[in-house]
Amino acid sequence: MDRKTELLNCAENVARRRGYDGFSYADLASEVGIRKASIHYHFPSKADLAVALIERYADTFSDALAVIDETSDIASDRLAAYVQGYRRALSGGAKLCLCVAFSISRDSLSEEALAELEAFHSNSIIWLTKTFELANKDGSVTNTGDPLEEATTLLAIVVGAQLVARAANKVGDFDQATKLFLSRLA
Amino acid sequence: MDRKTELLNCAENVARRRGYDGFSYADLASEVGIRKASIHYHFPSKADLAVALIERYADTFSDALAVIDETSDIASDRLAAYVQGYRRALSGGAKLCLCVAFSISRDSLSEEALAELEAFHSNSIIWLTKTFELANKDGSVTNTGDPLEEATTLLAIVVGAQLVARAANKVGDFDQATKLFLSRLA
DNA sequence: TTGAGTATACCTACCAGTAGGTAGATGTCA
DNA sequence: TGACATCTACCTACTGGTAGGTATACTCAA
Repeated sequence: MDRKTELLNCAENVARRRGYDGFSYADLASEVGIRKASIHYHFPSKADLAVALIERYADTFSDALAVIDETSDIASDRLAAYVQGYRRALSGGAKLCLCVAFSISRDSLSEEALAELEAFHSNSIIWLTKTFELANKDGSVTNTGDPLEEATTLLAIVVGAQLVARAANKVGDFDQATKLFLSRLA
Repeated sequence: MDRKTELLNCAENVARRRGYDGFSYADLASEVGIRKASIHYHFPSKADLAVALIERYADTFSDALAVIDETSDIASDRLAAYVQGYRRALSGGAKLCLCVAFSISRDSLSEEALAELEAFHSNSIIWLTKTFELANKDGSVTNTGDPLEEATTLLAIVVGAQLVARAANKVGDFDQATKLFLSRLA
């Protein structure tokens, strides 16, 4: 694995545990095994690193959504996979979605990073709305309302469930908070 | 107002905007108008400040729930007031609930602070469960399921809605994410 | 084929600024 | 007089970032 990727992996891991203000170049340096100054070669400033981090995360996320779409044509399967993805990202209560972790540190982020963050959220909403529209047609989700309202509600549920579970360091809290929604899936 | 309260107010404000790792004693000092060292007189360490902050926040919160209970006997009114409380706490997209903001910084918090945080969440769940039990009786909420499941889901919704709205700095995102739930209230 | 030039990826040593925290003097008021 | 609240002045450790240097490798014209 090349050094840049290694640094991104390490930074993503720690950022999702501690947030943007919760890690330093020194942390990354000691973990990756190079000197602090050398990180500046790959990412001139921490702001650059933040942008690279969000960009890569958004790409990976959108790939994952594409895989979900390929795996099943049924809306309920797709939504279950979506919720499952957030559950996996929680890493047993230790990590958050990168964009959730970065949302708190809004004031420390560059304009560019904030734009990426908003793009990430709106892409999620677009995919979810599309999927709830499908649910209205295929009937695989019980009791569906307006697709956009369902989409924004589900995004809030998974994000909130992750946060509550992170606060208590218990995956069970995520499961509890998503149970009611999952019970609506065929 | 006494200095200690003034410091707590200031710290709460900035902590809810930037998180625990996002503010320093120097920030508080310049805002309150005393020297950094003087803050240590009131709160010997930042960990002490964090605990005091959460304690006061939890007390205020539980008072607010008591007021809601006094104001109406109808479950749907109480739940609407609960959601409205989180909306107000959002301060137009600029702030989060203190406990949400602190959840991200879990790793920087003392054991005592973490315990307070968990107590806060479980108190919320207790109140919400009780209120959804009432809803099952008074029929003021449509289509209610298991009270505990409803409670954890609603907590996730308001927390998640706050976070998404904070990420975009738009209150509208909170409204959008809570709309579907609010439409179930009589 | 060789050597000059250049790019990569790192290093040591440093910078100014800030973090949380401490010691001890000073002012103020019951 | 003494408790309280604040101050000045300082500490060590760490922050993101920079300057300048080095070993290794690739490229390309003489």
